[in-house]
Amino acid sequence: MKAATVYDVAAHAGVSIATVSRVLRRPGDVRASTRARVLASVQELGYVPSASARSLAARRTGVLGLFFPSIDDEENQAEAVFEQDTQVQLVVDIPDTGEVRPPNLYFDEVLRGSEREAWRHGFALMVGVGRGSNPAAMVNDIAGRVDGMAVLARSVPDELLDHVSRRIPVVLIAGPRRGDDYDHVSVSNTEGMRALTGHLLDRHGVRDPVYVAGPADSPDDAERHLGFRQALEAAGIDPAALPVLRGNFSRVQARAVAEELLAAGTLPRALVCGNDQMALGLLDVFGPAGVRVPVDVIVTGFDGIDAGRLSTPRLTTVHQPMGDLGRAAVRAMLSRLEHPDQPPITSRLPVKVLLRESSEGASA
Amino acid sequence: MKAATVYDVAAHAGVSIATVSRVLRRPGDVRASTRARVLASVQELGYVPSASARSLAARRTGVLGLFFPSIDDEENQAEAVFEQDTQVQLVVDIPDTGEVRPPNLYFDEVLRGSEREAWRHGFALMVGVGRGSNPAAMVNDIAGRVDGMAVLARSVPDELLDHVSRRIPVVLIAGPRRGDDYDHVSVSNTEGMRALTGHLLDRHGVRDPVYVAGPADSPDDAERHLGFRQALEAAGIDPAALPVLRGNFSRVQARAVAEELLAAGTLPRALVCGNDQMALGLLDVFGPAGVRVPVDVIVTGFDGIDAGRLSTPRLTTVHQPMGDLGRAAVRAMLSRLEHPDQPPITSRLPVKVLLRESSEGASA
DNA sequence: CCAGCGAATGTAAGCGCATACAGTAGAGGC
DNA sequence: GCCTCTACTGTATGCGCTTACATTCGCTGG
Repeated sequence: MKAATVYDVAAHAGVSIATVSRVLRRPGDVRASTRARVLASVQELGYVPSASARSLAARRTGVLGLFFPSIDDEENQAEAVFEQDTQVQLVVDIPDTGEVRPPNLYFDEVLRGSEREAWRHGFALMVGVGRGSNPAAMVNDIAGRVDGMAVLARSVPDELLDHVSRRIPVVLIAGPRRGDDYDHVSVSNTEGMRALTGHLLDRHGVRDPVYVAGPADSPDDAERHLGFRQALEAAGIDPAALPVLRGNFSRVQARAVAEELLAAGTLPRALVCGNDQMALGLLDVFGPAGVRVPVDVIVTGFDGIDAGRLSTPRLTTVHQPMGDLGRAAVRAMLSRLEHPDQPPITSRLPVKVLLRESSEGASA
Repeated sequence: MKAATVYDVAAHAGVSIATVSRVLRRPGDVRASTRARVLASVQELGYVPSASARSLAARRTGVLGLFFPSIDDEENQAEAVFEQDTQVQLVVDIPDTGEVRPPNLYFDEVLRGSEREAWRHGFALMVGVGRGSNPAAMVNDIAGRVDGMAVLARSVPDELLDHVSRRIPVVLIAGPRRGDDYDHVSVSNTEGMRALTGHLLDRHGVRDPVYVAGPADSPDDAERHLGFRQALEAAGIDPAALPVLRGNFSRVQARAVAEELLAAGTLPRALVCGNDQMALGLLDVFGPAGVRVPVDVIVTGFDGIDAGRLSTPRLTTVHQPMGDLGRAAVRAMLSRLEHPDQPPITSRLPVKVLLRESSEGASA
């Protein structure tokens, strides 16, 4: 049972292959009666057009690509076993450390936004998540299949990016600038953090906020840290006079930071974290230790992940419109496809500061 | 600047196109020196092979498809606006109802599992999420692009499924049986619920558990309900003697159910819900109403979603291996591609009963 | 020194479709 | 009754690559 082709349908309907093609692409160009005959044949033969052939002939694939880095530990679960002899297992499930499932929900939302926007414009979406081995093969593979490609952060080395960008337009999502030939989409990291910090200074009278930073090589963290410092300067406070804590964006690492703070015995009025994970890590330690948030110390995050909505107290944070990021990336690709020669565009999406109980309630 | 082709590379390297192709597909067949020359040309010209042409010639695309139904309200956010004039917005975020973002994290996990397994086997993955309008076009489109396709639940009408399955193998994920020609992957709904219910009967001495059912047309719920009844019968209890509550799988609907129960003034010893959402809905009402869980009433769910791990009390539930579902689906497709004529296979993945505080702690 | 052979490379024929261009059949105008 | 114009439909080419087959090259054994 080989798959039916245009030739089969044409023969079955008694027309030429051109007519079959027209019925599918530009139905208006075909007389209604023959159109019906062709469609009947399509139905009867179970014909589904080959996208490969179509793409080749039409010189466009109708697919957009999305490439993510992988941050979780997928490698080690690679060989999970399916062949258990038992269908059900009873487990007394003790509360876990919170680190079990790293919420790269971040990606999920970007993905959903992209997927949606792509189909809305008649494009399919192909996803690749970079694995340890060599992203090169995967990126090349994807690049060969799509009309445009969006790449998250710095998941792809520069020269590889250069290489594929000679074939298709490439859009960078939420990463640092890389050359001036690419389109970028990102969020207002600096402005968001500046607004949040400003709120703490102005409304809560905080004078000694301490920044809990992410990895030194994170451009996102750098931008946020910048916003933090700008707010301080605007309030006449010297940022250099305040300590900075290294948190690495991870929850466990943040717990260690919290322990140290407690050991030192001196808490600042506010701890401003570069992301939500670290803020949650602090809460993990403060709660059991009897440190009251926000009475004894204010804690804030950045990202707006779900867990921050479910924590106790709920986390004040800066919400990034992840879904919109994906959608903006798709729009950027489409725009570039339509106007190949327009100058590179960088779009910054607005963020939203969410004031919740980890900062509010301490003041009047 | 047109994209380079094999011809360009061949000319540049002074070889025939066949040699270029070989260098990329079967490097061992080419002398090392010429291989190096060709690769240099590839690099210099920024050559990325066209997957369309390759797929057409090779008669396989190297892509697997995944089709989801859409359960969330994406339609109305379709026209979200990007052009705000403000980059930051300050919002006092009040605790929400919990219904804001329907956790179709279910899909995300299936997707991640599939994506991972696909690339592991050298296949790319293409995703489609069924939108209101017509899934037909999307499914057909995907079917034309892939070597095999997995479809979630009943997201695709039977005749469309028949149509595309004449071109490529189709695997059904977690849905009801549909004809006997498809491969299926699903989880042990019945066994899981039977085990959980049995635990309540045996360990907690429950004699009158009430089942909170999902939609009447949900095959998943039907299987779970069956497991519930089987456990009762095994314990010598007549299921027909006990009431069943309709919950529709939704959290808000479950809250209404809880209100009614409270109004009636009589609570059973245990409420066994067809999914986690409904169990959480019950908790939403019981907590504020002063009903102690699990002391006054035991509540259990099914699915193992994250929110059940973060609720108070934490939810006893049956955890489905979502990621494994996706991976199993991919394996099924690959297996089918390799052995087109093997009889249809149905694989059931094992589940895990997670005993947490919404059921434990009441007994000894 | 030459036949013979394997390795390396070239030649050429599609893969299934879109589409420019050519052709055909009516319908209307004269 | 003939010509013109429009509306369809058919013919033929090529998209960029894989691959069976033919060819050439460089050696080896006789």
